[in-house]
Amino acid sequence: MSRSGADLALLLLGGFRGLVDAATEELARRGYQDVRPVHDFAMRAIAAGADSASDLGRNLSVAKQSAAKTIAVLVERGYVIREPDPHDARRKRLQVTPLGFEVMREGEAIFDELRIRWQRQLGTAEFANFEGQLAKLVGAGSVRFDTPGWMARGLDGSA
Amino acid sequence: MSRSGADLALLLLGGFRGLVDAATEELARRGYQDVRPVHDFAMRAIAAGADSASDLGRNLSVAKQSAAKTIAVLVERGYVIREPDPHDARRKRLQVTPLGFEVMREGEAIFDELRIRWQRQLGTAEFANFEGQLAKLVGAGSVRFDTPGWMARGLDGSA
DNA sequence: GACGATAGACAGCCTGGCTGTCCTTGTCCA
DNA sequence: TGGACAAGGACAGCCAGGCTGTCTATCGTC
Repeated sequence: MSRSGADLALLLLGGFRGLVDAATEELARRGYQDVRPVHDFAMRAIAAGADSASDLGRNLSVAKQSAAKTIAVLVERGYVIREPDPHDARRKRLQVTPLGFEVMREGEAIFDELRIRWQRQLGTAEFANFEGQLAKLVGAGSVRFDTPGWMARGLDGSA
Repeated sequence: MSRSGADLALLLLGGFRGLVDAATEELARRGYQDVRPVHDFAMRAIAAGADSASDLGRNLSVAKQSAAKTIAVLVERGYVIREPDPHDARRKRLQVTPLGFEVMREGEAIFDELRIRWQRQLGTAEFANFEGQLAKLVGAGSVRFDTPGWMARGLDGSA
């Protein structure tokens, strides 16, 4: 097989984009037109415990200022609320609102459907194998979220 | 396995980023510090025949104006030259310079090394299988290059 | 009590997308 | 042959998301 390393990278990108593009479209069709994948991922991280801007930044591997921008959008749209932390006056605790959870559930469902579609394409056993290998190769490490950024500028330390 | 569809997407993104980040770093170490993956991909497309801004845009699935910006950078850095097309006065023909090819060769080599590293991790046969499945799932379709953009805004028609 | 670390916010900047508009040049058909 | 329409390229203007640097308030620790 004369496939090159660059092709491999493109396939991975293509796969990601395919999934995410489809999910975004479907989410819009279901009425959540102002939600972008990055918002979904951020809410997920917040719900999982990254309840401050700095935390979120670390979690998503972006600068805290970038995280703060995303948070501002989420707050503005009612997906997240920001309230003072009773134990630390410096912090503003983040919480996903019911509406936010609604979007997350919807997004999760869509992604799962897409995954099942892939599963059917390969067959269950093959797919499980594929997914396991992918996980093995990529590792459970954190994933950065930007891209034009990183693509154009390279990666710098964050936060 | 309780892996979710969103995880799958993140694994793909993680894989892509892992490869590309490593490649960019290595390229910088070898002295090409102003080259970004997007430039490499663009040159590849140009060398493969996308010899005008509009072509390149279609090929990379970005608007021709975006392609034009990238081209401007490549020209400025001496990786690509732009000359009038003798057969069509509207077009400016693009050509990769020797320096550009040098970078491409270097990038290709790095990507290949990374691919071989993955190959070792899974074993040759397993890896071939993995790659084949990935290709099958993603399809040979074109891959868009942007990301923060598309991640934040979704995708619109291009060119 | 003082110093260093951390959270958050402001300002400013960059890159890379996109759109719209305009002009030039080709093409194709009446 | 002329006119309509398509296509290439370039300009201007806008947006999102990242980053850095700087500042203040607050915590924690010595």
